[in-house]
Amino acid sequence: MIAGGLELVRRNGYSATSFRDVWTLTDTPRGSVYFHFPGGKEELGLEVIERHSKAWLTLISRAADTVDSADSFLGGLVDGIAVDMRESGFELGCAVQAVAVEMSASSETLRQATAECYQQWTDAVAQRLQGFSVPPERSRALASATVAALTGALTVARSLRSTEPFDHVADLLRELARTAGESP
Amino acid sequence: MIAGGLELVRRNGYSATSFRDVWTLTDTPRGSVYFHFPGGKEELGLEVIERHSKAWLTLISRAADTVDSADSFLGGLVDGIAVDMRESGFELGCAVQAVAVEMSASSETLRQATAECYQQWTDAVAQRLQGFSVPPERSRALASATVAALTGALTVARSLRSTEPFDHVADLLRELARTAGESP
DNA sequence: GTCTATAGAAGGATAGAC
DNA sequence: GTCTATCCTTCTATAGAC
Repeated sequence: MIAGGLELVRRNGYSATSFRDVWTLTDTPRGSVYFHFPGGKEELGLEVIERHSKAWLTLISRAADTVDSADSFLGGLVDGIAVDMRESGFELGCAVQAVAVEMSASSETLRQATAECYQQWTDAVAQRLQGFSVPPERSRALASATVAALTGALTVARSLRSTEPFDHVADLLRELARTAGESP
Repeated sequence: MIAGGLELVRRNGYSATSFRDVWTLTDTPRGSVYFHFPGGKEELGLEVIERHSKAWLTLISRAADTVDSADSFLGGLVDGIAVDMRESGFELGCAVQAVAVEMSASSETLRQATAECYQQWTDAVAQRLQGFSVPPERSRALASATVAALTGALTVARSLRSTEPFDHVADLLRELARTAGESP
């Protein structure tokens, strides 16, 4: 049911995703919805976010494990997400982003949950960057920009139905990861 | 009414914004809603997107007009949007993004409308970059990444209630705009 | 152009039996 | 844990008078 909710939120956003849709998609007994999710829709949203967050943390780890330089790491991370996007036919977005965009102003609980995701992703990327000998300050800046560019490219690519934004972001991040950070 | 719709979409997203909310906020006579918007909510969405798009095109023009180098242009553009975000108390997002995230999979009309916005913004930034003597290829890549990073930073900053993502993005874009684009 | 009224569907959530 | 039934609210959209 969380998996079904995740897919629906990624596809249609949080507000447009109803319990009815979820139990229809997943063939879940409808009578037990509020047994499993006493907190209602918000609780489902929290679970969905957490699952998506973990998936991305895995993606980050794998991207770092398979390469041996900072630029390959960032480039590969972006490329990997671009591949997922293309494979889904540009149908699926990011659940954390959907909740952040729709609920940041109306639910403090959900807003904080998305903030924690972004924080965790940024920390994970920064830590890996440091593992590739990128200085701490530089790692922090690069990681923050990477997360922002990644989630932004996701939206634009889906709207454009093209991976072009990912490609440019990947190229430029690679370039940035190859420099120490001093101004020319 | 379009202005009211714009604010609500920026605040709560597209799905969660109802005609009722709009006419309540704007004190619009409710009886004439479908007279002014025969296409229903989708038509309101189109108008909202178009208005937001024009506002950003103006922002891009102003950012370019007030400086004399590519790096100041990109840095100033990002900083300007960060200031808006802070001034709104991190309450208002981007309407085009909201519609893109929520409606790309379910309304081809709205998806295309958002795509046109992103295309126009990218073209505008690229053109200004070329005006600052950045090579065409480089301009295109930088513009695409700028739009993606900008919209992504908007989401993350709002969720985090901090302009830090904007600051990092601005710094790194400035850095990229100062180089011709060859690998070190 | 604006009003009231209302249809018709869908959403969130609860109660109580089993 | 799961069922059915149900309440209340909200939403989009239309009809028809003024």
